Amino acid sequence: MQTPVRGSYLSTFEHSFDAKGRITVPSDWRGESHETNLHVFPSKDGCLKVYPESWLARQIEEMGSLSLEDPRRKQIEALARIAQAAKPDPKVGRMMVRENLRSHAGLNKEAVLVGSGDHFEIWDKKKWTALPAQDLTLEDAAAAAGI
Amino acid sequence: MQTPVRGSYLSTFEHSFDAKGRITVPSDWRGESHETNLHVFPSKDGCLKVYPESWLARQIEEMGSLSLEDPRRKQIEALARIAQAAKPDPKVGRMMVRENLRSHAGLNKEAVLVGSGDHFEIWDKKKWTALPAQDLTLEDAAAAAGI
DNA sequence: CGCGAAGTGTCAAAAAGTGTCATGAATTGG
DNA sequence: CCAATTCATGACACTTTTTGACACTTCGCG
Repeated sequence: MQTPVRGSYLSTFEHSFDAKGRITVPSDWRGESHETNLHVFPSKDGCLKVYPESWLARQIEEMGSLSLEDPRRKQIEALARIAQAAKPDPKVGRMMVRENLRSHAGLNKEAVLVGSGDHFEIWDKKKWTALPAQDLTLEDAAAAAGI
Repeated sequence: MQTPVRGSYLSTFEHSFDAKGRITVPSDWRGESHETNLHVFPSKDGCLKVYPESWLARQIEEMGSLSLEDPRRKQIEALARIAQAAKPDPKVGRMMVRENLRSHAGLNKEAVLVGSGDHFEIWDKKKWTALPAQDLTLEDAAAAAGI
């Protein structure tokens, strides 16, 4: 049997960071169907990428069987050191993002949360609106998706 | 913040050694989900590597099945020779690192604790920041591993 | 024994992080 | 169109964490 797809991350939201560096995870991405424990990574694109915990956990479990010199182990170690664990608080669903990650992504108060299927992305609003893909029409997007 | 993946060491922290050579283990790496007994090893990379006690125990167990001349056995014997046991004190979570190990890694007051999945590393801050690949991203880390 | 070195335990203050309430905006359902 | 509900967010109280300071213990040595 196959593991069912846990909740997926769809649509796009604009939320804001509070004074302590927390941001509300959209309620669509919380609750029964979604994992509560998340990992935040800096992305090459200048945003943050947020994956459910199970994604990295799988990799780390594998480490036990890898030798100390295995290049694959080195890769997983690299993932571990840049990952930040985060869990939205149960009452209002805010998650905390550390300063070093926020500054990597140039995040100020206004942010955009972008659903990307198995993960979501956090963009600074300015950066996001400056992206060329921003003015994709629904038709263009549909064409790109081949539907 | 709390610790999602059972017993794994994630993210990177800057902490400092006190006058007696103790350093605070990040609270994320203490508590229920993590082992309290640790082993410190000098690494040839010029840092210290800290593993939970069970890791070395597993290695030693492995020795049982190795012949006396097996080079792998020699490696484990070497590990046992250089290991220092350490246990963060329960009140504030500081662990003591012996002078010979601190000087091996060129450790002064300012240190960086680097989560590496099944273990963590302790680097002198100067050395750490001088290393290349400071702004490693998810894509860099994941690429070579084919994730 | 008394001394010093080395290691350990504890306190308290500041900083950092977390929980919760209340408001107002937005959405849903008659 | 109004009432009921849900959601995001500012504000603020509360807790936890890190760290310097210092007292205390242990051990070896003359």
